[in-house]
Amino acid sequence: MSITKKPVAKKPGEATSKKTAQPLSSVRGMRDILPADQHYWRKAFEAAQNICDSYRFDRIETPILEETPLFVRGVGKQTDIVEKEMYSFETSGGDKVTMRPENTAAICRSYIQHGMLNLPQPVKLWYWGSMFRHERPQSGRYREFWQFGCEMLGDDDAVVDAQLALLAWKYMQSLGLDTVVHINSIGTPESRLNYRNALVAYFRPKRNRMSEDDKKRLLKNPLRLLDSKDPVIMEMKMEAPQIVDWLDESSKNHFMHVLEYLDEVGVPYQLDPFLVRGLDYYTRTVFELYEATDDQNQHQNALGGGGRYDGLIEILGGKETPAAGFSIGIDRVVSLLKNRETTPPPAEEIDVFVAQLGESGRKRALALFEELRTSGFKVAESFSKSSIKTQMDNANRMGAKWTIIIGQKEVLDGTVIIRDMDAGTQEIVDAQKMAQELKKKMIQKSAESIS
RNA sequence: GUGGCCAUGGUGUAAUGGUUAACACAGAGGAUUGUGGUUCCUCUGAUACGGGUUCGAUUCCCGUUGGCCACCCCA
Repeated sequence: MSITKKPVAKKPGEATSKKTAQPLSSVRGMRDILPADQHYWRKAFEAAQNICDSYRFDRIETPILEETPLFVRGVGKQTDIVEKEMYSFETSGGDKVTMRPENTAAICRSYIQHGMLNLPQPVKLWYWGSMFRHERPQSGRYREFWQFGCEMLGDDDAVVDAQLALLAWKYMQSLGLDTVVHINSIGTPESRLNYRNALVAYFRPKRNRMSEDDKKRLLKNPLRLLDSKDPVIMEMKMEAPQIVDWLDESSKNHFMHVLEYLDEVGVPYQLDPFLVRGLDYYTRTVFELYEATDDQNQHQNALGGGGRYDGLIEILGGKETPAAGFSIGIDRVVSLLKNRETTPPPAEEIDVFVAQLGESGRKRALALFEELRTSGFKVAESFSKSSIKTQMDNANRMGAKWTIIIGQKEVLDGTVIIRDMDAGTQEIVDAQKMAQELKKKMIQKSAESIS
């Protein structure tokens, strides 16, 4: 809603600049999703909705704000997310809250809070929403970013893990994106602890060749050494112990089953013995989705990831409940969709444009527009313009097939002009018969275009 | 948090240590005040911010902010 000011000629010597307010821009790392991009976002959303409907997942929405301890306990105190990336603050009422950096912990909270353990298990939920992490923005990384995700709570069967990976992969397929699932198992917290010790034992003697950063990681979170891109570490890694060899029997079995199920449904996967994820809650299966490409450099940005988190619900104060899930980075998906499509999306088709002349014409036009809209036409207008030229120009640019013209004369006669925009011909019809006449013309036109 | 590159209208690009910062697209208006596509005309609109060097800075230097990219980490 804006009031257009008539341009006023400036007189010489007149003060030209009142101080204009500093223009504001969006907060760092957060961006507008503009109309021009909505096409892709809608595609991504509808694909998610469709696939979740067909796999019988129910949508859930949780608040953006949660109590800070939810993430501290859920995601893990030692993780980078909690240590330095959360948007946390205290409300005027003294509550410590955080803008969700991810959604799994919140969904578990909701599961507990609403007694979903009384529903048939597993409970299958999906979500779509934005998450917040205070990181330095870069390619494919924003401080507000959108995730689509699925969670299956209340079942520990390997088939659940496989179904989730399948669903995530199918989602990408449905958008025309070829992906590969990188998968690994990190076992139980105990087996992970043993593995961790083995890793430390392996890397410690080589410490003097490591960067400061990596030395720190060796102390704090040795598993993270595994996805270091430092060539020195990459080389050391070749000989490093692999977690598969430290898994307990039951985790090993579980993992084997997951892989068998994936084979069965033809999901392309790649075993990645060094895949560990950055959130503390994962147990057993972990996986990430990458674009299937030969380009090695592509591997910095996962399109999505997930896994099993059997301990999380209990950590959050619920009964011991196994669960698994994944999330997909929609910003990254959309960026792939965009740069894959070479031709811009077609503009929405317009059937009829309503043009008006004079005040009485404009009044009638408003009503005609409503009539056409409610009888199912795709209608457009530029009621705020009074020049017929400008209106015709707009009608043309919007690609309207017909234009209804209503001026003073037509109002008096009870008629409207229907102009065929392709042919440039027009005829006067009874205003009562406008809709019906247009329908006829539409049918004619579509018949012509078929033959 | 660290590093590299960068910053001119809404967008994409020019130019310059010295009058009024140019062009294209987009936007607004117009070329017989009742008719679109082509064409033509007019208008709107920019040197990110703050210091410094200089007679003079949009141009050179420093700082800040922001952007892009990489690291870290993740989606």
